[in-house]
Amino acid sequence: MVRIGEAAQAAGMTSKALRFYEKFGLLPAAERTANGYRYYTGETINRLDFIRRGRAAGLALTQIREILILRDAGRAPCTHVRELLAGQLTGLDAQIAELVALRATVAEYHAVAAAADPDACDAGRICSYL
Amino acid sequence: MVRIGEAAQAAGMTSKALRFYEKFGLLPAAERTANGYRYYTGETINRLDFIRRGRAAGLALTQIREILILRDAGRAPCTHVRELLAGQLTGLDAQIAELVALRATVAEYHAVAAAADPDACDAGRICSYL
DNA sequence: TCTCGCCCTCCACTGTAGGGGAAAGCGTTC
DNA sequence: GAACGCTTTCCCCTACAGTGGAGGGCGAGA
Repeated sequence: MVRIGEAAQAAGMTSKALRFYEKFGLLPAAERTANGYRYYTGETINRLDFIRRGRAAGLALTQIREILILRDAGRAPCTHVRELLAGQLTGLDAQIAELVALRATVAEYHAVAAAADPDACDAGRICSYL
Repeated sequence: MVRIGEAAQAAGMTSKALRFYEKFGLLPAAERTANGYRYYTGETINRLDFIRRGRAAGLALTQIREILILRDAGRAPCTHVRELLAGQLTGLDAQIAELVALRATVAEYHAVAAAADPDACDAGRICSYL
């Protein structure tokens, strides 16, 4: 029975984020007190913790939503989560490989630039290092 | 003296991108034929090639613009480029480290999920793997 | 003359995960 | 009764590098 600010703080989020999650479909429409304020129970707090862990694992909100929808439908999301994690690994590996390759390219340019004589700059080109 | 489409194709870009670069300040306002069509000379084509190389090195358009502004002002951008490349390397290393750490986290979750008995799913939690 | 392919400008939109701030209401306290 | 702090809804804005499409014009070939 906590208000939005307390719930947010407990989960290390902002009130804005909680309202956004509700609209996005990660949280059910919150219960309201007589004055219209949202209030949350332990169940929602658990949900917020789950969302935070999912985010920490690099899952997108849409993917977290898929998991929650499965669980809300009474079906164990285990298999789906396993697939998501596997896809996450593949994607991360691809991203890392891309960045490592880019880093090699940039490192090469930088090595050339660092070794070059600053006065030997070819005025006919925009920059000889690139 | 080529039209925008040909210039774009020569540089492996789209006409849309060239207009965008012009508005963004990477290209000077293009010369126009009597009917209002843009036309480009070898100088601009070189500039486009430079932009493409900069992009391939992971530089942002604002950074490429800085280099071009220096060169257009008659000053050799070498030192600035060297600094940009150094910053680029630092940023890439940070990004890679972050992704590698995330990958380790996800790999651990995935290993647990892959080893778990699908029927041993705790219905009281949203997902035991996360 | 009709159509086809380019070209022009201008506006909106893409994806991600919210953030900023306005205008207004509620409850507590001084 | 006035000030505070928290809440509500609503709408716009952010970065990035363009892309998509509407509506209209230019020039060449059949």
